[in-house]
Amino acid sequence: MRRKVTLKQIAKELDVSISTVSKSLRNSPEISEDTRQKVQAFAKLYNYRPNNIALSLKNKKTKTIGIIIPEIVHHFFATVISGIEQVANENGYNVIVCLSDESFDKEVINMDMLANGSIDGFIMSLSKETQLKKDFHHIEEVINQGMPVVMFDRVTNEVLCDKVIIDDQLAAYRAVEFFIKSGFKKIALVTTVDYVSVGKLRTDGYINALIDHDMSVSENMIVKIEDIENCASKIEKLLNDKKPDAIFAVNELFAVTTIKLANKMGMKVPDDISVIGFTDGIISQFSTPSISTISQNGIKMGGRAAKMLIERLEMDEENEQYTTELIETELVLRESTATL
Amino acid sequence: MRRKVTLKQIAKELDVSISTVSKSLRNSPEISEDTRQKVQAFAKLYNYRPNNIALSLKNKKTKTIGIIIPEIVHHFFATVISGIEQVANENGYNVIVCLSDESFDKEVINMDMLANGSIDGFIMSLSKETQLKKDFHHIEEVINQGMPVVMFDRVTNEVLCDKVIIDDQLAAYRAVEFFIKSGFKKIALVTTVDYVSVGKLRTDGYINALIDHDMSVSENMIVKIEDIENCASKIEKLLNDKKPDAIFAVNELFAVTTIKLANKMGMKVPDDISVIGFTDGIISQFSTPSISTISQNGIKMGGRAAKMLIERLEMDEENEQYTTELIETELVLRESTATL
DNA sequence: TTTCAACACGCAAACGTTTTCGATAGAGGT
DNA sequence: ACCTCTATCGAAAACGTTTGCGTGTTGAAA
Repeated sequence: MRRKVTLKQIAKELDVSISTVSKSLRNSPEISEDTRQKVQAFAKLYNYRPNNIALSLKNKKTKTIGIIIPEIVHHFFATVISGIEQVANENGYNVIVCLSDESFDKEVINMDMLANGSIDGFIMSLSKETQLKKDFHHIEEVINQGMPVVMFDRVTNEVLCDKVIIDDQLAAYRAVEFFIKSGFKKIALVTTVDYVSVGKLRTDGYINALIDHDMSVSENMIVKIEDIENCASKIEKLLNDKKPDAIFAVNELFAVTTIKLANKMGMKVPDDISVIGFTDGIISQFSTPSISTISQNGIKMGGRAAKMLIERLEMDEENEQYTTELIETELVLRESTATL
Repeated sequence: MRRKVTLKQIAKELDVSISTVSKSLRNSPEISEDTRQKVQAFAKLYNYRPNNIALSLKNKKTKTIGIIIPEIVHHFFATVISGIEQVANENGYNVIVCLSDESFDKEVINMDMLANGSIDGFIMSLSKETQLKKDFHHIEEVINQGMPVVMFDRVTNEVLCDKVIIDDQLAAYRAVEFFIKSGFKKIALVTTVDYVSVGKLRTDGYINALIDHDMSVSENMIVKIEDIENCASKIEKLLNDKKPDAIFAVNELFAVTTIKLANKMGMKVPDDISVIGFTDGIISQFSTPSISTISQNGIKMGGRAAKMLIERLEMDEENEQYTTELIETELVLRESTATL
């Protein structure tokens, strides 16, 4: 087993100083052609590679981005990571991923772990618990220490930093407006509890669309789901009692669950009831019927977040000007929506 | 902005030496109660945390695991990462994720990037291109440098290291056996091209099950798919020409695609044709009908891989004894299989 | 022969830790 | 007064780099 070779070992072997070796490898004109050749040949032979940790310590830069997200077994978050990774790689950065599991404590612990020099900056999406507690001290702490943070999707106004989001409210508005213009009259909403920021925004979009088109908003047409595991009764009640002709669901899990329940109750999608979901994931594409949905491009979102972070990292002057970028969404029509 | 405080700064501020500060914080009995208190109070006030990079350099350990997988927007790989992350975290390790995008070159580049001190060991699954080229020099290189590697799922016999896999062949055998015992006579296979190791193994399982039960194996009942984008014609031909009553697909994408095509051709699943897939992902759970499948527990797989790697890392003696762990699979029956 | 520039290279600091090995001083004993 | 021991602390090395600056050698010009 041949352990990794260091400058010191090369220096000893060639009977020159460490600095001579280093300069030779970096093609410094200070070193004679002869020695340079010799050192480079030797280094190549022994497959010398500078130690990254030593470089990080010296340069005070790790060329590593920390990602903190609630979960990874989730199509949207996976695409975001993919987008981040791609841009990061193009710029010579690595990504280190931590999962909060929707837990505030784990989010704090993970940020603490990474904030001690392991990374140059964060890209993160808030856990549900953090959004519920509205406690952002851990985030402000790292920002105060001069470590840039970019938040995406689940963000908060209470901390100043770069953000990249979609216009959740507008996207929901457009979906509901599509229903209205298609002639649907009884449009229901399946959404999350209000403390989930994106859920709230999408709910607002639903409500505004109805109001703007002079349609009544009824609490009975809105189902707020806390726990996906046992939400069936609530949705069944909605379908039974209110007989909606269209349903807007704020994520694809809610959408597919609603469709399955409707099927079970003998309603046909889209013949009896139309459905639009949110997030263009695997489920929407492959379920039967395939689900019309608002597509939020996770790859693009991750890419933008990475770009913003890297630009801030490689900027020389500190810039207190934070921006929030909007990623366009698109209404993708599939089989779950009928045209009346 | 308050930058991170170092031992040196604390030492200067308190007018003691760096070593005194370090020892105080680690509660060394060498230091008087007085000074210890003073230093600890100061450190707490300024929220001192040891710099991870410096520790890594000194200890020659980064407490970081490198993961290299073909893609992340993929339910199975995402669950594996999740499993790794969990075990890693419990043991104080971080994970840094690189994607090969099924490309040999990217796999090599990524391993090179991480092998220079950034991580303590690898957990990886081979890219398709690597499996095709059968070139594993990059992997053997890092192993030779004393960096442990654990391979999962897509492995190769050509490199000696710890591995964690499922018994692909046996699992496929069991699925096909289930079809046979249920009374199906015309059992078809939708699989990958042979160079994908797991695809080949599952194909073997299919063939062996048929042979062992005295059923004929026909090339015409086997469709090998190279590119998922344009595989429709091949599958349609199979359905049309051979009229199978049962289909075993080696992944869930093939399974759902087959079901969709069957539906389009007027066949009902499971009434006219039964389907079993592989990998218990989102698609299998949420498509209509839900798909019977062989469940391979990614969380458990990732967890085991992480456990193997960490144990090897924290072992003092070097051990040349490599093991291959098998993760149990399970046949999950859902709506896509009929009982005759 | 003296002087001086150019060339080629080494020294040492710095990044932030931990840890080994002294060093100093005071207390206590003879 | 001298020795020893203990308590408390500091100096320095080490991890692997990079880089500014100092230094020695050489050859040529004066």
